[in-house]
This record gives sequence, C-alpha cells and structure tokens, in this order.
Amino acid sequence: MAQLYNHHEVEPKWQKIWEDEKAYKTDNDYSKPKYYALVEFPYPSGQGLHVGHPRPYTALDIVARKRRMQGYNVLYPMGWDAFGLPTENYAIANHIHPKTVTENNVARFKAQLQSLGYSFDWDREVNTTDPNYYHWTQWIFLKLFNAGLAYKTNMPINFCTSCKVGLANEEVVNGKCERCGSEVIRKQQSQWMLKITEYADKLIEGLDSVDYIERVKTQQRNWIGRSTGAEVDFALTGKDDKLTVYTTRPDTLFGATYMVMSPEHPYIEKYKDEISNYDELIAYREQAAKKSDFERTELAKDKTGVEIKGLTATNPVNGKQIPIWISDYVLMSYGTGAIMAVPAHDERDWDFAKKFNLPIIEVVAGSSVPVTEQVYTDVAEGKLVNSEFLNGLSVADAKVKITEFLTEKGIGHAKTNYKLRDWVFSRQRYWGEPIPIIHCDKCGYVPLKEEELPLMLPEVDSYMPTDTGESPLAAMTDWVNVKCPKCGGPAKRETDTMPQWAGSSWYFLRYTDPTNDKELASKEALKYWLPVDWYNGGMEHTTLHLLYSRFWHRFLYDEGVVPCPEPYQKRTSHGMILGSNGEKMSKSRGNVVNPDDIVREYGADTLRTYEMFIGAFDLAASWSDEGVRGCRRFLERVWKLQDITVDGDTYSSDLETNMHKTIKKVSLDFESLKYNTAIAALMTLINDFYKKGSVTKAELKTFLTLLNPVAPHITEEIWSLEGFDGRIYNTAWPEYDEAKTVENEIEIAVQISGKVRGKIMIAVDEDKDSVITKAKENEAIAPLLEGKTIVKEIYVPGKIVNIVVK
RNA sequence: GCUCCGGUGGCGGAAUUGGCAGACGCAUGGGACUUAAAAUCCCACGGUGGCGACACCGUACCGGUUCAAGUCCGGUCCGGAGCACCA
Repeated sequence: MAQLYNHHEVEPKWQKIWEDEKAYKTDNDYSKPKYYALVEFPYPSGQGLHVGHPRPYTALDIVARKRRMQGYNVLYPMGWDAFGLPTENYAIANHIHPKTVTENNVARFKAQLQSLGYSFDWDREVNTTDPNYYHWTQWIFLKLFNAGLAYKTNMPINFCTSCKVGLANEEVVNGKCERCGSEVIRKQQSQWMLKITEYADKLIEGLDSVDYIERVKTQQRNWIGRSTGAEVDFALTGKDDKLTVYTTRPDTLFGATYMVMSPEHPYIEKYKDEISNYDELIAYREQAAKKSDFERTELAKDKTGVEIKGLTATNPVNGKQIPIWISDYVLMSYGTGAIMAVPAHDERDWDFAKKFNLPIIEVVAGSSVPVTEQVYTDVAEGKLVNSEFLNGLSVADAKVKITEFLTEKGIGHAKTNYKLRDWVFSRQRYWGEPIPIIHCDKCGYVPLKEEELPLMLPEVDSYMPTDTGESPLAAMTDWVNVKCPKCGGPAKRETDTMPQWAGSSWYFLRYTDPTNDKELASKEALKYWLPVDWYNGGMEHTTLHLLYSRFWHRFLYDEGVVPCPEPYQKRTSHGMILGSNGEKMSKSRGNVVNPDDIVREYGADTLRTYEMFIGAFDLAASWSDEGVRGCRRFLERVWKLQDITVDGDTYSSDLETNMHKTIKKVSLDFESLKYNTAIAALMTLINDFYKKGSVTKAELKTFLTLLNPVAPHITEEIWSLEGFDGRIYNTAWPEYDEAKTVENEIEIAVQISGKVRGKIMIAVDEDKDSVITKAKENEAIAPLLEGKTIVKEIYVPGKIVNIVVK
C-alpha cells in the first residue's frame, strides 16, 4: 500500500528540486523552435493574490508545460505592473514610501505564486517601477514625442473642490468625491496626449492577421468605432460663418429640422452678444460640466437642452431656416461638436424632438407607423421621399448621391470618423514614470537626451497633489528648475507622470531580454521571440490595455524597433471567479477566498485542478468549497493508482481505444481553452482503471504525463516513486494513433419521425442500406412501423437513423 | 444608454458542422465496511404518471425554419463585462 498522499511534503519538495535543477529556465538557444506564452502581469495590490489570479496563470502554465514536453524552447515569464493609484493612496494614508509598499506587496505575491508551482522563468522577472525598466518606457515616450505623436492640450479632469485634487473616474461616486463626499467638478487641465487616432486604421486592419477570440476582435473594432459619413456645412443665418456637422446619414439631410451643438461649442462665446439667453446657456453648460461623457450620453428618456435664441442655421439643400439648440448628449470630443437633427430617423433626435415639440419630417419611407409616432431607423428597406433629387433612391444610393452633390457645391464632403479618442497620457500623481520633457519659455517642449535616461522619480516629502491640482513633483523646486537643454535658459521639468498603462504597453518585449542596459531588448532576442504566441488576459482589458499595447507595438514596428506589426498572435480571455454566492468577491460582501488557505489545506495541485475544472474557461464561475474537495478526492484516487499498478510496457487491449481517445481529447482540449473537459476525460479514464482493477505501467505513464501540466507536483512524485526514467517535466508528450481512437462497433439511435424509439449496433463503416434494414428489423422499431407509410429514410453516418412515417 | 457576452437538473457544468440533452464533478438518498463515526467502496439521482415494460413533458419566454433545434432565424425578459484617470 502506498503511503497517504501528503501535499505538505510533496509540493515543497518538488518546488525545491525544480529550482535547483533550473527546470523552467528559458533556453537562449535560438536554433530551437520557440513558444512564447504570456499572461497579464498582476498589479501587486495590498490584498495579496486573489483566487482569480491562478485561473489564467494555470491555464497557460498547462500550455507552457505541454510545449516544453513537445520540444519547444518556451518563454513563460512573470513580472509586476507596480505603478498605480492604490499603492499611492495607501502610501499617503500610512506615510510609507510607495516604493516600500510595492516591495512588500511584490514579495508577498511572488511567494504566493511560487507556492503554486508555476513554471515561470523567474530569472526574467520585470518590474515597471524599476528605473532600469522605466528607462525604456521613457525612451518609447521620447520616440513618440519625436514622431509628433505626443502633444499637449487642455482636457477636463475630475477635480474635488475640497481636497483640491484631480480624481480618477473610479474615485468619483455619484458625482461626489469618494474620500470626502464633496462635489466634483470638471476642471480644464493641460494634459499630455498620444495620437492613437492616427493609428486607428492600422489597429483595425491588424486584427485581420491575428487569431483573437472573435468577441475580442469585435470589441476592439467597436471601440475604435470607424464610421463613414459626411461633414456638411450649414450657414449661420445672416452671418458669414458656418456650422459644420458630422453625420453618418447624409441621405436624411432634407429631414433636418433643427441642430444641436455641444454646450461647450465655441460659437456660444463667439456670438455671445447676439444670443439673448446667453446666461441660460451658461447655466446649462455648468450643469453639464458636472457630468462625465458617460452620464451625458446615457438615459435616452431624459433629454435636456436649451434653444439658442438669436441664432439660426440654414439647411444648405432646401434653404430652410432651422433653430439651434444645445444639449449635453452632443459631445465636443466626437465629430465636430455639433449635429444636424433628423428626428424622423434617429432615436435620440426623435426623443429630443418629442420632448421639445420640434417638427418631425419623414424622408425615408417604409415604416408601417407614422414617424410622428415611432422613429424609423431601418436603412435596408426604406426609400427616400420629400427629398427632391433623392426621391425614390435607397438609403445607400442616396448617401452616395448627396455626398457627390455636397462635394460639387463645396458645402460638404465624405468623412471618416472614429469613436476612438486620443489617449490622455498625463496624471497629476507621484507614483508613475516621470515624463522626460522640459518646458522652456523660448524653445517650447524640449525632450531629454537619450543619454539622460532614466529620469529618476525623485524623493518627495508628500505624495499629495498640490493645491492647484498639479503633481506632487511640482513642489520639488530643486528638481523642477533646470536649464533648457537647447538654449541653456531657465526652464522647468514636466511634473506630470505617466499612466499605469504606459509600463504595461510593452512589458512583453522586455521579457525577451530583461537585463539589457543598451536597448529595450536586443534585436536578436526580439526577432526570435516575437510575436507572443499566446496571450491570455481578462475580458476587462479587451479595449484599453490591449489596444494601447497594440498601438505602441505598431508604432515601434514603424520605427524599426520590433520585427512584426502585431504583438500578440493569439489572444484569449478568462472569466472571473466569483464568490460562492455568485457575486464578485469583496471584503464587504464577506465572500473572499484566500488562495493560501486552499494551498495549505488541500495543496497547490488541488487548487490548480479545481480552477481548471470549475467551468467554461471564458465564463465567470462561482467558488465552491465542495468542488475543491471533489478535486482533492480525484488526486487521491490518482495517488492510489500506485496500489493497482502492474507490469506492462503496452496498453492493455481492452483499454487501448480509451487511451488513444483520451490522449487525443486532452491534447486538443488543452489547446482550445477546454481545460474542464480535459480533466473530465482524465476522471473518466481513471474510473475505467478502477473498474478494471489494474493499470499497466505504460498506461500509468501516459495518464501521469497527461495530468502533469495541471497537477505537476503529485505526478512528479508518483513518477519518481514508480522508478520511471528521469523527470516527468522533461518527458515527451504522449502520441496517439488516430486509427485507434475509434471503436469498430458503435451504438446509434433510431428515430421514428424524430423521436428516439430504439438503438442498434452497427459497424463504423456500414453502408446506409444495411443500417436502415437493421433499424427496421429492430424489435423495438418493427412493431411501430406496421401499417404506416414510410415517407423518408435518413441515415447520418455514425450518428443517427430517422425514419419518417405517415 | 451604447458595445460585447451569457441564460441547460438541487448546484458547477457537458453536448465537432443542427443528429440519443444532462458527460464529469458536487450535493442528496439508500447499501457495504465499522462497536460507532469519519474516510473509502457500490447503487440511485430532470419532472409528471404507472407495480412495471413504458408514456408524456423538459435547455429563460413567445413565434418561425427543418425529417430533426440547447444549437439556426425574428421578437421579449433576465444576468454579467467594458465605457477612456481602477488595473
């Protein structure tokens, strides 16, 4: 009898051996085929590792381990995305340097990850807060700046009137400051921006060449939001000026019955003197300023707005004079900050027109309900009406014709627009990468020289932003006041820091050559390792992080720094792990599970197995303590296979098909995010071993090898106790014979008119006539066919027989 | 609100291109072992009716396509993720 399975001994023992043997150290042998598996590096929060972290890490650990067994040179690295707001806030509250906070958190995270037995190459660990790392983050920023892709502009930020601090959106709760409850306003602040919009088309087109799960591609495309339409000029009545609008429906131009400008539109100031209700407009603008864009565009039911008295516009195609309104659902940041409203054929315009009693004119016919009662937005069926030379055309044809007309007359032109906005790149915070720019009154923004990098984050007395909302670095006058590198005159350093997204936009490059102090990584290393073969991360990073890092990568490709245009060949996403009550885990809900407790009580292998078995990898799953115990029970059954192991270097004949089938299923499932069914197949196989009462050494070897990527410690221990050669971690992945994965004889169902009425045994390759005859002769079927007329006989090979009767 | 995703037993979930709904695990009930319990092993386990072979119903809801629908199409309801300064 084997001893009891004791994970307290087995797991630390093998973790030590793997470390001593450098089992997972990535080879620098560039002649071998490579495989780069990547998981999103964590933010080392003060709470320690969450049970959500091991889900993706285990999944790609499985892939990495399997690839090593298949002979690949595997890069599976880990690091820390350590700049960020929570650390800074903790530092402020507890008067500890954020660097110290980070060090402590990283140490804890690392110990926790190591206790889970991941095959990370810890020699390649990176940390975004390490000056040797952010040296290159700053270097990339300088490249962007020199390429004209970084610029400064005024952007609104959330500002707490009481704390005098710029706030992250997350710190604004119902329009109030999360810390003090005071009112939050939108304050204009000069900000560094990155021109990601210049890369919009490249970022859309790049998606065609990569293998991302479809919904990630869809989300990226929709986020970029490319739309084609037209810009149209409306003359301001009696003025020399024009109001330009962007519309995706130029075909409906004859139906424009009013216009709406964003409350921030510059014309309000420009024509201040002619607007009789200026004060009212300003009051409305102040109200709107309190809302985020998100709040402004939500709640379609509750439209607000004010008519501008004293200013009207002229519709360029029919000369009609129409009123101009302001409303917060029109954003200055999208299009031209003004729209033409066609209430008959646009939902928001319709709601607005109904509320303020504005005319609704039908220009696309096809609705069964009058447009005064229901908006009609169909573009496939409708035909143009009330539109002079457009009448009778389809929407698509009308779009082309009106755009030509506008272009000819010089009052408009085709225009592509994007929902994507430029990336706000400054933070008025301490704990981030300093922006390597100097402001000189004479020379403007002057970049630091490359040799001066890294620009170190200086020590400060307080991490609090200043009263004016500037970064705490602004108070460091010694650091701030410098000589202009160009003219030698007095100048000031930029005191804003970069957002956390900066460091995480290129970390996967650094892993290929993490200690290089001459370049962000050597050309050879990048050429060999890139692109990342498989990148897994949370669905919550699908739009921002993924898009930002693709943008930087594409830029670096254009600059000749990296060898390929797209950074990630394959992208998958995992679902969240929820508490046992199906809600998000949080302290306040009291449903938090600490992975340390699970490792202590059941072992790392149990935790790994459970998290892979918990459900469909891409969907959210609820934690279950009973489920964990079930997985522990499975591993104990694996352990006890030692008691029924018999000699034999081949698969026994009655299990042969089963073995080949399972190798195939597990091999394929590990590649396609179906870890739960792979484990289910292994459970089924072990049940067969026990049913039979014995397992040959050959069968055991295969079984252990298939399970090893999921549960590396216990399989390594049994491997060694059974005296098998070498280590399981560098044994070869089992092969299967396709011909041996199918039974010769199979059972199929026989239906009569679509209902299962019996089963028959057939040979896999039996022909249709023979199968149908067998079905009709079946004792359960034959009586049911008596006196009936057979209308149709269907045989789907290897699947089903259906006899349709009357 | 906008974009995307999901809804299957008591529970987590399974079901290549439409082809036997409920694999595997959990919970529960019964049995074996035990002085007893735990652990382990065996059996049952969607609902309704029937002693029973069996019959009917059943994949959120309504309708459609098909010999055949969890899967495809149209509509409705409910839940989740993201929404640009959380990471």
